[in-house]
This record gives sequence, structure tokens and C-alpha cells, in this order.
Amino acid sequence: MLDVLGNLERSHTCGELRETHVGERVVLMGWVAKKRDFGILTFIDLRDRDGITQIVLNEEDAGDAHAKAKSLRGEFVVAVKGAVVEREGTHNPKIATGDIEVHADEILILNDAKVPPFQLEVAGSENLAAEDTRLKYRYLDLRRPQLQNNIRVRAKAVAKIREYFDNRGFIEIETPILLKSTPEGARDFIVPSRIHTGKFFALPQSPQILKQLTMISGFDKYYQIARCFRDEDLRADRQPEFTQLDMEMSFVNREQVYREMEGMFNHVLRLIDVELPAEWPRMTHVEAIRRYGSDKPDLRFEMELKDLSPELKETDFAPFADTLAKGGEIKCIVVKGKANYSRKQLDELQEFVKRYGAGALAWIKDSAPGQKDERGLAYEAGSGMAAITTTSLKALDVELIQNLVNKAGAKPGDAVLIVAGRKSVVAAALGALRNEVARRENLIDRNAYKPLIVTEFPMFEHDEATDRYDAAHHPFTSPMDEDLDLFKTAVENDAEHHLLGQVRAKAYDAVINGYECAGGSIRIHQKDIQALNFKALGLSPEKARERFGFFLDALEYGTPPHGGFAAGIERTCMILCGTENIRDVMAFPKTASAQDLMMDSPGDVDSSQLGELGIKVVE
RNA sequence: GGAGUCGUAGUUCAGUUGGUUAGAACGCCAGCCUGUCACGUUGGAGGUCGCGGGUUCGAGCCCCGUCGGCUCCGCCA
Repeated sequence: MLDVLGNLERSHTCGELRETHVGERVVLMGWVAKKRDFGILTFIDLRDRDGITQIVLNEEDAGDAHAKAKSLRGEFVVAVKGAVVEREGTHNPKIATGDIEVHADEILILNDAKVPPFQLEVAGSENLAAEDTRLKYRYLDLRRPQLQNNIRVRAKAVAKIREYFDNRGFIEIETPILLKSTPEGARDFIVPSRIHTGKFFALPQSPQILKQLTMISGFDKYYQIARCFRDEDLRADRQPEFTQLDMEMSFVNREQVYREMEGMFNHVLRLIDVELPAEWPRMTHVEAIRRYGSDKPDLRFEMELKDLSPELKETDFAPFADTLAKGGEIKCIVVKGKANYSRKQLDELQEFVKRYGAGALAWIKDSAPGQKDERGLAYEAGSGMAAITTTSLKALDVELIQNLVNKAGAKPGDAVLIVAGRKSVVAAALGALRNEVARRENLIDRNAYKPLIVTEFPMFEHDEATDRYDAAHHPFTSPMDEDLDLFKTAVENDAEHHLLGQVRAKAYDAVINGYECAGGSIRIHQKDIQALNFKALGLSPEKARERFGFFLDALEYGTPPHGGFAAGIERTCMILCGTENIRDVMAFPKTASAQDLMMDSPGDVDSSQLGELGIKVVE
């Protein structure tokens, strides 16, 4: 028979008691984490969100309580009354409360519990139960201290963000979840309207237009912790619903927005005792792609991309010559001390870069003097030149290979990994390879936090399939003042349309440790430039009006210059928690196929519900 | 839409070249135990080898399909 809680009040948490409490009478409540039964002496590890306290029951001192304790099982919910006692020579340094224990004289069993489907307390996090099992019983998985901590860090981070913006005069404004679908960007989640049968709301991909409207409304500084929805395939750092810090401010230039990004992240990172520089390094998008092959470079390690195209201009090695003839490029990274990469390892890395469209991975192993040379190119130790071995580049002559090694900046003992192809492919492949090699070779300092603001993103992306230019950020992003003439020329002359690819936007990202944590832009606030932009995107005035009419109207009633950014709460928390998985920082995440294994959603609905909505499901 | 990988007891895993009754650890159940904290100890229960089909005298193992988890490419203004 279970006990009732009645008026009993908890006096302390299970992580709270120390030697200073010795002698006090306490009431603890929590879950049975472990029972160790010695006949007439029984130990209970009592767990709550704060920690674990050892409860001792002795049959001689408290017969009834001891008898009750014997019936306890894992995850039973109990209240314990007793006295705090210093341990006699058996302190447990592994737990915060290990200097004391509670000698119980009364136990209330507040609830029993089924045997959990997996063990909550396992030594070493390496052999956790399979993730689908844990997702089905997410409420149990969340009892694990690790997830408890992550969710609490997240709560603190959100509180810090609110504190930051509130202190700086920003106004938190909630915007609707039921919006109108706009066909640009990600796939919308849509919600049928009952009252207007056949019409649909869309859930926000972000509150983009609404936050701009708050600027037109004159709030000047807006922010919101906003839930966003995108019906796209998932990744380790992507879920269909996620949370953004969304902010916007009026009468500002880019630097002023950067200051708020820096200020906010710096404020939040102090939660984990990390002090980032007041002003973060800046890097243009062009430079980031050139040096790191990525618009979100991880600066915790070096290994920059080096361009070997000039050295190979004269080569008759067909793969390289063809690449250069087609306007492509040949770049490399240098992996320090890895001239001993095996053929198998290099093959793996080749498979890796092929995923990004690279045709092959070429390599040079700059062997240290004395090391064996596969190619019979004998350089003597001490001659100032190292032996170079290369399997894939046998066609190149020795002198050229030495040139490449010099250009790459490789030292004896290093491996040079080379990719040739279209510029976008080379950047993607080598950028990803750089991260992969760093991960494999343990080049990443786990205690380092390297922030960066990437600036001057391109305004448009060329879609090869349709030969159209799409907004790289979103259709309200302002071009850079310097590129305004170029922009106008490209839009107004059909023959110059391709120049759109060169127009830079006042768009920027905040990057920490290779994660895009925030992104934003200065917006277009003048209607003629907005009209030009729609034209550039191939949107007729009629189409633009159909989709964004209310917004175009609003732009005509005195829109202030404005800009802002949105920051991914989950990605920020991933950095705070040191995890690479978004599910670790969400209480109730979905699987890679966008299902909730606990609720078993999405699910069927009643046919009468569908009827009311005028919806029929076709097989 | 595509690729890789995994799926065996409640959990984590092992399972040889296709061969008799599919094992271990932890957990669970019962007994014993006064200082444990990964308690110890004795005994016990527990299996649709993800699912379906095929090959074979015989399939956890081979083949085909399918479902699910994870990761990646495409996608994510």
C-alpha cells in the first residue's frame, strides 16, 4: 500500500547536504537510484535533480522503516525523514554529498514504478541503450544527469538572452504561429482552416516579415524567443521545429548589429566561464571560402586550403589540365605528420570527398628522410630534400611535385591531400575534408571557443537547373552600397543578368567553432530597391504583390533603415553543452524521419475531423 | 529522392566455414549477508535472432525485399 504525502514538506534536495548539516533532521524526496541490502542494514541511493544522497536504514534503530526499505525497487518515489550523520571513515568522494549520510527513521513510499526498459544509471556513457528505446521512454532518459544538465543549461541560456536584450532596451514581442504560406525558402508546415474550408495557414519558418513590421511600427528594438518550423529533412543539428532568438533594430548599420551579436553570445558563453573577445574577428565570405572552403569555418585548428592551380597551369596530367581548362581549380590541405597515411586510410578519405562531388583525391606523402620511397625517387637524408612518395600522381615529374609541396607549405613527414574540380566542389570537398581530418587526428582543442563573423555574403545563388538567381539569404536582404550600381545594371539589362552572381549583400553570420550560430542582414527599406530585387529574383510585380502585398504596402509608409539577426538556440546550447547532437539539448526531439517515438506522432486523425476541414486523404 | 551503417534476452554485446540445446555481462526475481556506494554470495526466470520471402537436408549467419534507429549527400530563402 502506498503512502500519502500529506502536509510533509521537503527540507533539502538530494545534492545539498554537507558536513555543516550534521545533526539536523531533514526530509528528502526523490527516486530510488540504487538499493544495497545487507540484511539488517540497508543503503538507499536517493536521487533527485540535484544529486544523490545515501540513506541508511538499520533494523535495530528503525525496524518499520527498514522493513519498508526492503520492499523498495528502482525508481520508486519515496520521502525519507531522518538525521544527517557524518560518515565514519567511509566518505564517498564520487558524490557531492559523500561526506554525510542520512540515517532514516521513517520512509514514505509515495509511488512505485515498473522496472525501467533500460538502465538509467550505467557506468560509462558509452553503453547507453539504443537511442530509439530511449526516445520512446524520453521521460526516463531525461532523468539521466547528463540530459538534466543540458536542459537546465538551455533554460539558463534563454534567461541570459532575455536578460541581455531586456537590459539593452529591446522589447519582446510575440508574433503569430498561424501565418500565411510564402513559397520561397523551406517547405512550410501547413495548417488547414476550418472556418475557411480549403484554405491553409502556414507555420513560420521564421518571423522574418513580422519582425520587420515591428520596425515599421516604430518599436525600434524588437526581440523574441521564437519557435520556427521547416518541413525539410533532418540532420544531427537540425529538427523540424526549433527555437530562434530573433531580433531586429532600426537606424543601424552592420557594425551595430555585430555588436549585439557579440554582446549577446559573450553574455551567454559566460555561463560556461568562457570569455570571448569583445570584438570578434571578421572575415568576408570570399575569404572564408578561399581559406577554409566553408562559410562557417572552424577556427580551432589551422589546416588552411592552399591553391595549387598556378603551379599546375602547364601540366599535361589530364585530370588537372582539364579542370583548369574548364575554369576549375586545384587546391589542397596539408595534414601534419601524416605521410604515414596508409593506402586504406587515403581510400577512405577519397570516398569521403566523393560525397561532395569530387572526382578523386590525389595525395603527396612527403616522407621524412630515411623513409622508404615507393616510387624509387631516392633523395638522400641530409640533402635538404625529403623523399616524396605519391601513388596517384606518378605522372607528375619530381620537380613539379617538389614545387607543389613547397607551395602547400608541407614539411617532411606531412601528407598533402589534393582535390581538383569546379570551385564550388573543391571548396565543399576540401572544407569538409578539413573538418573530417581534424576530427580523426584529434586536432580540435575541446576547450577552445573560436568565434567569427562572416560578412559580405553573396546576394544571390545561381540555380543551375533553372538558370535563375535565388536569394541567398532572403528576398528582403539589402545589397551592399558599393554594389548598388552593379545590382541595378544586372537587373535592368538582361545581357548583364549574370552579374547578379557578383553582388554582395549586407548579410552576415555568427560562427562559433564551425557552427553557424546566428545569421542576419540589413534589410531593404526602400520600395524601389525592393522592387528591383523582386525583378532580379524573377518575381513579376503581380506575383510579388500577390505574395508580399501587405509588406510592400507597409514599406511605403515610412520604413526606417533596419536590420537584425536570428540565432539558433539549439546550436548555441550544443556549444554550451559540448555535444554534437541537437537531440541532446531538446527535451522532446524527433527522430531523423521526423517522428516522435514517445507520442507516436504524426498520427491519424478522426475522419470527422478531416470532414470538418474539407480534407480527403488520397492513397 | 540517394548513400553508408546498425538491428540477437529488459539493456549492452559475442555468436567461427551454414550444422545438434543461441551465449556473456549488467538488469530482473527469490534466499543469505552490519558499512556498502559498480556491495558480495547462492539459486532462478527470461529469446518471433526487426519483419516477409527465397536458397539449402539444415539459416542468427547466404540472397531478395521491407520496416526502424543513426550519420551523410540532395534539401534547409
